[in-house]
Amino acid sequence: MIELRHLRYFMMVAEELHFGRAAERLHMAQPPLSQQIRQLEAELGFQLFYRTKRSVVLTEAGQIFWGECRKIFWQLEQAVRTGQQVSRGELGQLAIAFVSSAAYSVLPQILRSFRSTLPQVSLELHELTTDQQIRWLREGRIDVGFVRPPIEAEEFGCTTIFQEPLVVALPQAHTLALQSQVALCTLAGEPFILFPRLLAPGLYDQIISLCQQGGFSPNVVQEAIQMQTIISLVAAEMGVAIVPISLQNLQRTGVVYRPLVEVTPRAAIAVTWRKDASATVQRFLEIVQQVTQQ
Amino acid sequence: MIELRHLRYFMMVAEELHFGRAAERLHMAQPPLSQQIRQLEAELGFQLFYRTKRSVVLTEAGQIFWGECRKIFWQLEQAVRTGQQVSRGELGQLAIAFVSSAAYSVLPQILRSFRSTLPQVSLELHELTTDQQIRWLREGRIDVGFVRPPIEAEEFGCTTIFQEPLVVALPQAHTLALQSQVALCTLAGEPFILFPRLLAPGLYDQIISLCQQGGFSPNVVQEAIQMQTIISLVAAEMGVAIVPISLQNLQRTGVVYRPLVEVTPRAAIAVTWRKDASATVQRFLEIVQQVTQQ
DNA sequence: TAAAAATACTCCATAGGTATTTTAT
DNA sequence: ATAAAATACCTATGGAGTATTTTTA
Repeated sequence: MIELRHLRYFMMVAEELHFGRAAERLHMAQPPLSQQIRQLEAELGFQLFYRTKRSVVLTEAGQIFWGECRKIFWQLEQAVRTGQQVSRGELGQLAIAFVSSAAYSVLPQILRSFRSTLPQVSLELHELTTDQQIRWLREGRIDVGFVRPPIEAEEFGCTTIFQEPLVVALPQAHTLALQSQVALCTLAGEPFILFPRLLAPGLYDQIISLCQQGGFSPNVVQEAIQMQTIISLVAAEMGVAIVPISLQNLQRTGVVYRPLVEVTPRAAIAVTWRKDASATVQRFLEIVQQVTQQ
Repeated sequence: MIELRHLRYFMMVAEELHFGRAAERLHMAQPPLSQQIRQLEAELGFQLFYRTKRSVVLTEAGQIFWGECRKIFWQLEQAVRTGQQVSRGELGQLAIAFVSSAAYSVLPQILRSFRSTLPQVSLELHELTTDQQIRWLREGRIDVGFVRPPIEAEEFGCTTIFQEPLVVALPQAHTLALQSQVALCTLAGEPFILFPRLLAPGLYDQIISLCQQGGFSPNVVQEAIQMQTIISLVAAEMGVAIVPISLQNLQRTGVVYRPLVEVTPRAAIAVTWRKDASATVQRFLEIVQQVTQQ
């Protein structure tokens, strides 16, 4: 059975064209080297060297075999190298999902940082709602998700990475837009645009209780799934909305953002991941940690 | 040190995902297999399998490494296969030289036969005179030569493979062209076209002694190195020439070939080769033998 | 409790060492 | 005469076997 040992010895003899010197460089005696080469030749079924007692020359077949052996050792190095890279999470792919609002806050910076430290990991991005993300994580379709907590599923790891105040999004023409701050109670009669509770129960409940704190229940005239849509509906003067402040990054003409006079609860974003996470996921989480700690 | 044994074992375990069954298929006991895999993992610096007592699964790095290993074994097979082909002379290159007249007799058939039996040998062809061929053989620039014997060099193998009668090449308009056979003595006064003696002393001397047998010394008016040139000069009515009969295959308008009344010596062609000939040369010589024996 | 991998040890095949011979220059 | 590979024989490492333990589903 051919072993790499045989090929290593052959390469050395082919390089030195002298069994004695080759043996020396291999830190072994000459007779076992001769023996191993003979064994290799027997296994191959052809001569590698023309041996006259005074000189050793590669046969034509030996020359060709030498070239092929170089390729083998190169392949082996490649195999070890890529294996190690994958094991360290430096090479591979990562499927990430995020709620639409995350795209306007922490996500860009995280992705930038990840791409620059682990450029050999290919990313796959999906904009999904929190509950969709939980399903996709369970099905193994994504590795990490950026969600609106809380997450009820115990099977996944989860950490809050970002919190931000809520603001009011108003049509530019709205009378309240003239004020630099808006008091909650002044929104009492306004038509509200909101997302279905199912999409982000935590944030939904925060907004509802905030309104209650202002002494009213919001008059929801329209539901929309994506944040962009909510802002567009505000621009179209369908109503007002209470949204996380990072939505200001989505600059939409016809919409202005105004802080509330009252102290608001803070809308959170969290990372979730499968607990049997790959090394790549670990590395990603480290970078998330690092970016969000600044 | 990683050996192919480790990779073979790894491949089998990766295929079976079960140390017991893998060991069975490898005709060995389970503990040494586990040991070798652990040893491989230690050498590589990363885990290949997630092992829970009840199930064995490849890690991501293991999956990548598996693919790389397949390439390595494919490369190894390739190395052995091509090495064997070269050793049998089925793969490689061959530089062949020939005197111009050989191109009109045996050579085409030999090359056709060789190309069809050993299609993986690439050929390099050179039209050279006999003495040039000897020099090129000595310098290692060609492997085989088709020459006009005799060859004085003892260092090369040489066999006559083909013999043919001589004929007279005449301008079509020549009065002798009216006869179906030409008697030697009728050529006595004719201007002769011949090659320099150095190019093929054997054939040269045969032609000269043939003329002497006819009772005259040829009146050489023009020398030419290549057979095509000699025939062209005959066509141009510069003179007549005595040439091997295979030159008839070079159909040239304005030239006719006529047999001699007298029995002529036979012009020979021989193969020569370096005695330290490669397997490819051996295979070539076998085919030459085979073709010329029919 | 049963199935499967890991551990502990034992053994022997063979890789490698030493001494010597052969052979070509 | 000498350098270098082959041969003969010996040694000992480590790969493989057997018995047992550990672990988890």
